[in-house]
Amino acid sequence: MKLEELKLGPRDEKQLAELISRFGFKSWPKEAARDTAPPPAASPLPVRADPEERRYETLFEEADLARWVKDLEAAELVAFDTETTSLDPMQARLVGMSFSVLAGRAAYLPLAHNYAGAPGQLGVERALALLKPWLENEARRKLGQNIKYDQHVLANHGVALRGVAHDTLLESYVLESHARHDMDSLATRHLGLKTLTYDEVTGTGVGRIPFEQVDVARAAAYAAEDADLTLRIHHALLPKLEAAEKLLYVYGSIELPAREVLFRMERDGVLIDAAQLEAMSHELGQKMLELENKAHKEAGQPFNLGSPKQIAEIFFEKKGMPVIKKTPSGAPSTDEDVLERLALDHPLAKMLLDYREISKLKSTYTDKLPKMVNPRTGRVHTNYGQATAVTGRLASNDPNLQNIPVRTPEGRRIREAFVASRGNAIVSADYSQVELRIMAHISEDENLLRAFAAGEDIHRATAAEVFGRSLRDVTSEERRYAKVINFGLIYGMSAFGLAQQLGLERATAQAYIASYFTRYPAVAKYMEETRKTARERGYVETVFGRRLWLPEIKSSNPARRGGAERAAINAPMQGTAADLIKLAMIAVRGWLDRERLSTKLIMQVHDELVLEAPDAELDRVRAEIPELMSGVAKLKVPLVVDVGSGQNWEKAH
DNA sequence: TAAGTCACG
DNA sequence: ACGTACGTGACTTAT
Repeated sequence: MKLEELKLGPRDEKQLAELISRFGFKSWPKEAARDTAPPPAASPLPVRADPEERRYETLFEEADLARWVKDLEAAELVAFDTETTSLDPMQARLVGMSFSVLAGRAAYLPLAHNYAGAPGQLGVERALALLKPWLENEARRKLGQNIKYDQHVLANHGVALRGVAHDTLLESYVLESHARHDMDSLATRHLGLKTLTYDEVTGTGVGRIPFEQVDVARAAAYAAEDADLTLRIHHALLPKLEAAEKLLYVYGSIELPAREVLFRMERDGVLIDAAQLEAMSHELGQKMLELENKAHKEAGQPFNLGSPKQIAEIFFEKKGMPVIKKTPSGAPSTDEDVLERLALDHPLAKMLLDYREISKLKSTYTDKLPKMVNPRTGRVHTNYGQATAVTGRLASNDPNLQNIPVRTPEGRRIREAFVASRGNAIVSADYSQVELRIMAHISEDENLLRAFAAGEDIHRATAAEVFGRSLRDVTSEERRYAKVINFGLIYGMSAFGLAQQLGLERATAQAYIASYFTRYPAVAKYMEETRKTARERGYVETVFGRRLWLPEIKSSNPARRGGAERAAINAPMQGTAADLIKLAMIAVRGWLDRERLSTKLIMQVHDELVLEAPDAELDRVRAEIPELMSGVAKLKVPLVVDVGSGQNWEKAH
């Protein structure tokens, strides 16, 4: 599959038909499904009449595997799963593999089970030698449940998995992003079957054993079932996607190709200057000790500065500071907002604020990141969760590279440790004000569209409208207020929330909101329409048709219902932005491949792409990436992209 | 394991 | 009268 062929609009039927034939989709509905549509017809692919009838084999001999390889080569689509030594995709080694070509029929290939009395097995090397031609053949279509993981495992053994046609994780995510997507949940929801779970096979907690110590017969029952059920779940889910044109687009033209891009980003990793971070850790540790001593002295007693409970005792009981707000459980809050207010009168609160900032940086970043460097590659490899965020965004974990500090000077020193390798530069390209632009596009508010078309500073423009000034008369404080209002709009704010954020009377905040909606009436209409749509259909959509379900939109609990309404307002904007940057990643990766460039995509931070470019490619990359990112969709507003480069991530901003 | 807090967009 | 800005992941403390 060539990535560049997947840049199509959701309603380009001819190209969509082409796409469908490439993915081998079986049918194409005349109309997109409505939410009231009946459940889709049964899968056209073969499913055994009796779902309980299963024929699972365990492959011990080379002849057994050779017979299966023949079937794999001949099959239209093969469900495939790996069993491994670790959940860390970059560390995991193969213990076994399973395959299914037909619902109810599957094989487990034990390779490296290692316990007293374990049966003889083929071994990883011999098995991969036999399987490699199939695994690496783009034309042999494979299916998995979170197959990005299996692709890493195979890559750890020098095998380049090709021909990934489907992933049940992504199918489920596109259909119901809010639901669980683990195998057990999918089997229960879509097949009405109870599965053997990983925990049941390996145990939990201290009793957990590594998969290589799991009895082969038991492992076979588990692993073969996984492959079997993956295929059956696919047969259940793909028709549902095919019945809704836009969902099929999101799945086939956004999520599946993005999956491959994410694999490469994770694999390539990012270079950090571990020594620099370690030196910083030492420095921060010294500062923490100093602040701790100062705070203990000020408090008149030692206490654990990391314990909100102990802080509350000192602050609110011993010192009699006012309780400004409470946590959800009713305890007095000591969060940043509270400490900032208390700091006006109490030096101890300021000390704690300083301590919190430093300890956060140390414990989460400067201590941890150096330990996350992969010894083989010398780089840090995050894992991007592609089915985690309900809105369509990615999530980054182990380590999270999407929350690296940037807002404070001390924090930005951590960004300086994200560096380019010798002869390369870091390039950062981010969408400017993308969610507000999407709000303008969806609401079609003339005033907002005009401001973006004119290239105005959007917060300044908002301030001019809300406060009745000319653009040049807007004060910096008015602009700051307008910026808060703009963020609030994206989050579905209330007058109460705005007042709290700006430290105003609620009535004043309400007046600002009223003024905003007078000047941008189509935005007000959009907000109301979105609430209505959410109530009527139970979901909202992004510009590309990604669906976000809101199970609590009709809740009788006003707090829950209100939360669902705010999520409904936010989701089209956050989700469309997520769609756009995924399309951009696909476009960028396609361009780099076509042009045979060595530049790597190394990070995605929601509205920003970070690349590592050889010096010889830097000029081309700096020129082309913004064009590619801007060009992924033609909205009613320009998509502006800012680009920068430098020796480290901080300098590239 | 839950709660509280805080890093990011 | 009530609760009150969207979406994440990770760390520490306390149970």
